[in-house]
Amino acid sequence: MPRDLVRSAFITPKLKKQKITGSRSVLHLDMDAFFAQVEQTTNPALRGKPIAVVGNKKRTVIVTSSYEARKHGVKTGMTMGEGTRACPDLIFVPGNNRKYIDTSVKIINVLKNFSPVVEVFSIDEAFVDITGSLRLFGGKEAIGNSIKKRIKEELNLTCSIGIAPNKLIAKLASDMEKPDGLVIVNDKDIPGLLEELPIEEICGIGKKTGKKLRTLGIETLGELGRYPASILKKKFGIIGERLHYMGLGIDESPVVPMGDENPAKSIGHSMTFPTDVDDREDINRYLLLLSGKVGRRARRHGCLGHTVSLYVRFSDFTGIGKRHTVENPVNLDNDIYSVASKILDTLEVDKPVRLLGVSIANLIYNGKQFPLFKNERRDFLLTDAMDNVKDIFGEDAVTYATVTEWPSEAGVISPAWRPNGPRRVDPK
DNA sequence: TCTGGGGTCCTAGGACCC
DNA sequence: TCTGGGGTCCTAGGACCC
Repeated sequence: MPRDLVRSAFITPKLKKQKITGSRSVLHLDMDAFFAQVEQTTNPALRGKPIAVVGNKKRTVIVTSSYEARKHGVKTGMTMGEGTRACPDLIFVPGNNRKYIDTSVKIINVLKNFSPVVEVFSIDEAFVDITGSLRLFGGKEAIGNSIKKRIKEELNLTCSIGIAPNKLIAKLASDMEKPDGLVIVNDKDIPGLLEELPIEEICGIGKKTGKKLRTLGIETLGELGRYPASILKKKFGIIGERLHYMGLGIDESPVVPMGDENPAKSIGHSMTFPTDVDDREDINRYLLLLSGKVGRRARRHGCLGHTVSLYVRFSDFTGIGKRHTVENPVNLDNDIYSVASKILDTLEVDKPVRLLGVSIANLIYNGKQFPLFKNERRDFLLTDAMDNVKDIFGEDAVTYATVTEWPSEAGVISPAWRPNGPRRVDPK
């Protein structure tokens, strides 16, 4: 479960109790300014220039920028205006999702040549357990260099690689000599490495936690490791224990190979509208479409959700989320929509709406089950027919009559995208 | 040319049950 | 007939990651 890594798969106390079979070698690969680099590789006119990859919509944000742009202070998350102010020569390039996905798959295939244990962390990051491959390929450095060489030769892209005894340190290491870096950290180097490193450098400590730790007088990971674990536990709960291990550079979480990931726990879709919407009919149309996006993906994964969530963001950027759990789990567009719509009815919408998000959670994986009751079959069969048309002719081939417009879907792919998605559980 | 989108996990309080 | 206590489910919201 790659996303898990964010908080809990790093340093899982439970796993610590499992038998530990000797020292591991974990490799972390991180593509350098991935989307931007792909654009520069495929369009020579962009090479050496400050560029920023953005969505192809009115309301968008910088998803990635080239190193030339970063030098001027361009950062992920900036608006186009902010980007231009930071770097007047900044070139905006609309993202090309197909290209990034294809490239990502090729990168993963390169990695699979070196070990079967490849965990895809995001569209441009992966972990590889190379413990069993060291002898075959001549050691850590040789493997790191071979992977870099192949990605350069086959895709003309550079990446940064970290190799360490665990995922936590491997990820840290890959970030140390970006771009085009290769950093190997051995067990004995870990304490020295962490001693002076600011706490926010480690994956799992963000702005808020970093600030909280600083109020305790903890600035570096070395200090975090020495700080009494009992106090951390008191202040941070379960996370406190993990923080302690982070400070020590301990992480027993395994590299989870593709196909072994846990099934998804929630499926959602949200969108910011080209302009704020205040007409309830319009809102309902978007709600149906979002419900359809969610339902389609849920059906593909063979799951249904007991809980439907709705998130509304208003024009002033305030927002409210509400969830509702139903007795019979849903994955049909209309069923999701009707729950979401009922939730919306309970909300006070007194400002124009900027974004709507629909998601389902509390998933059960049942595969496709034909409804028992006649009145449920119509919707089931209709949805199934629409799915089949979409399978053949594409996602936009068929939609509902009430839906008159749908903003062009040219947003940049989420960097958290993964090629295999949640594991499909076969119906019994 | 004001602020994208997709996730996971954790917490805290309330409802409800035994 | 001055309010025990454990367990589970649900909801809202926060933090973090890419």
